[in-house]
Amino acid sequence: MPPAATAPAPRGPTPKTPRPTIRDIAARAGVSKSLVSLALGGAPRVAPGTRQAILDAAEELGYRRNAAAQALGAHRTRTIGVFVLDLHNPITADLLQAVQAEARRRDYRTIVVVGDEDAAAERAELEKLLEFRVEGIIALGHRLPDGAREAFTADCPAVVIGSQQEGVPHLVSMSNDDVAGASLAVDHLVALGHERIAHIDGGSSAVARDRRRGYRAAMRRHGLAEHITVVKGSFTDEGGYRGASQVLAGSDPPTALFVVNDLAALGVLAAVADRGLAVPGDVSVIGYDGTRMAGLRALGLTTVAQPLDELGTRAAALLCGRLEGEPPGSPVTRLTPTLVVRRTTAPPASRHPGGPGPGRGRGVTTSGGTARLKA
Amino acid sequence: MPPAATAPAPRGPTPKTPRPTIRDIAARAGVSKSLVSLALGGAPRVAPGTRQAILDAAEELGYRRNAAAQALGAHRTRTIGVFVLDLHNPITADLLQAVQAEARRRDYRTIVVVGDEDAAAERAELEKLLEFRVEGIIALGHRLPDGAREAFTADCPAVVIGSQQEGVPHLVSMSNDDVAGASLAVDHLVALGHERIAHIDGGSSAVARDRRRGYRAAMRRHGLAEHITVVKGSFTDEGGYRGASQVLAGSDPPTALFVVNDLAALGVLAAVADRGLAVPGDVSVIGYDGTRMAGLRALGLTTVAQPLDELGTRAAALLCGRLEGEPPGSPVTRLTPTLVVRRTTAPPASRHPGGPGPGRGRGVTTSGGTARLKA
DNA sequence: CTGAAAGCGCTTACAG
DNA sequence: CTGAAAGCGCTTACAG
Repeated sequence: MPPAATAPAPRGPTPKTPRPTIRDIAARAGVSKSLVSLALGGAPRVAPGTRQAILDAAEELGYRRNAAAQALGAHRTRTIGVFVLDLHNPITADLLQAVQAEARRRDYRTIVVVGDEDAAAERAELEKLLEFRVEGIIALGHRLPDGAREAFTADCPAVVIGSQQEGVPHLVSMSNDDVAGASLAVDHLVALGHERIAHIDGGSSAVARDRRRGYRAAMRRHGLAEHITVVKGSFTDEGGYRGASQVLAGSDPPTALFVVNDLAALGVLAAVADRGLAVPGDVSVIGYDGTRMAGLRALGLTTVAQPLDELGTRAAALLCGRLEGEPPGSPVTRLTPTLVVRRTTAPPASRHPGGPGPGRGRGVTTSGGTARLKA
Repeated sequence: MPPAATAPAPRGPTPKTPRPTIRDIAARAGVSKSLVSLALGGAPRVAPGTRQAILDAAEELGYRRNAAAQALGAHRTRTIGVFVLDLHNPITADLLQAVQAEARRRDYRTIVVVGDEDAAAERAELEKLLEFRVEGIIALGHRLPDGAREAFTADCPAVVIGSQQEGVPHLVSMSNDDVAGASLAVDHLVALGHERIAHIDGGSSAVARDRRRGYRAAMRRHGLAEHITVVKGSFTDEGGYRGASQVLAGSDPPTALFVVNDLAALGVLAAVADRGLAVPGDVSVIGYDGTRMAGLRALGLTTVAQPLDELGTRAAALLCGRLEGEPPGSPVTRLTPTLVVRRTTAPPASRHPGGPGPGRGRGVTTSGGTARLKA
């Protein structure tokens, strides 16, 4: 019976009406609690008629399973926890969506928890996941020091998406190949005719380090070692703005900028505009991540795209597989990024007037509106 | 004792080592389970020495409370569920951060769950929250029909942030005043000298409806009823692009566009550029929401800012208050939005050459770089 | 200040 | 195919 809508509003945390339990269902269906549990759980050997009666009774009572009781009784939760480090980073939404979809497909629940600037809060959130006894954790970034990482993964398997992590037991990583991605960016710029290509970097994280390395290696490979210029930046709009302002103010400024991520690239775009320069006429700009934002028509940012959907899906698949007892497999998986050429890259202004057009090498995708080159 | 790191990797969902329970702590500290529970829960009348011994034992054992058992024993979870409808909408991150911070301050846990395009998935996620027996729900948007909404809120109090909801018991809403916000936008444009101001709308949602109403009312108030033009759009980049393309292609196109949200405004910016027009030289554009994205230096979008932080904080405060037994109070709270003037609005090109500068009326904030007007 | 006991709502062998 | 019983890890009156 549904609670009377006209009952005086109750106060405090106690539920209005005691919720029905399997005991109530059992009484109504005239069977034992055990059978109710079996039927609700979809166990095979319950007589069809009995099962239906139980299901009907549950329906009529408005029964809703109590996850806590279930977890306690079954000794497992079938839920995986997702830790999100930076909700403002546009890649988070795509990753999370993919993770959730795959987990659902495999019949695991997910609960997400978000960190913020505060490192202590991050640990508290992770701790919360463990108190809920999630069976595994997927981290969309994190900033735990090595020691703490081990403490957590000792209790439940985890996969971190984004950066590679090696040597931590029960921790696997799922990332794109940042070195190769950086190379894609440099190759594209070089194919367009650029030589003075600078990199606005992201600081000390593993991801930033790999993109920086990839940039350096690619420059050397193209015989452009003398033009290697790494400018301090960050993964934010502000960082990109500052980095670009600085490098563009120097003598003999670069004709192209490879930026550590899309968000920072936005800041770079602004810095370029603020100096009265045109993109891509005077300076080409290329970001990293392949966020939706980069593809927004007002931006048209050329970028190195991570296979976000695949990263999320595979991370979840990997974790669920582990939980089902599949063998661990390789601790690190690295997917291949692709280049998405849009409107912020073009041949440098004052050279190769009849030079090579937009480079479209292997793995190159063009999207996001016509590639109108202002030059 | 920590598990030996060299033990053969266990398989399957069963935890490596049985986690310590309060019973283990009791044994180690030489007291009863009850006392352990009391001490861990911070109960006042436990002898200081005993308490310390218990805490030490817990520490040494690497004890971690089991949320499920706690919930079952205490008949409450002290957790509130947050439902997120659209992770891609930039306002979500700000709102979520504020909600979480306030909940933590009041000693409530939060768990978040995200919906996606699929309406069935949305219900499943909400259902999941209820299975976890969250004590309250905060919804960052939703698309449940009225009936379903009641079914959920009958079980636990909820506050939806964003749109106003009236007449649903136990459901309160926390929103910004969209009508007033739309008016702010129109007033600003009118103060700049615009008359042909069109609105790119957001469709059939309550939020879109209120912003549309506010626009119409403000236009009438300024004696510009004849110029009222509402163009079909949506809350996305694409919607804005299409709407703007359409209205700009007409004869006697508007000199200013008030767009339903920041994301759609980006599309509008692109559409304007694609027609070879300049912003704000030929067309002024103003968005809504006050997202970080709008403030990104590469964009500099003028926008009506919702007090996102306050919305999130107050929603959480309201809900927690309810849970602590505070009286319900008003079912709808509407906060006042403010205007943030940046670089996409300016006086119309061909009139008032020496007209009024950027209007800075009441409640106007200027931010995000110098307000360089291209005109 | 402390302990024994009951109970929360489920699941899962174990017997029929 | 079905039921009685034990147990999961906590909390909370209720007695000392």
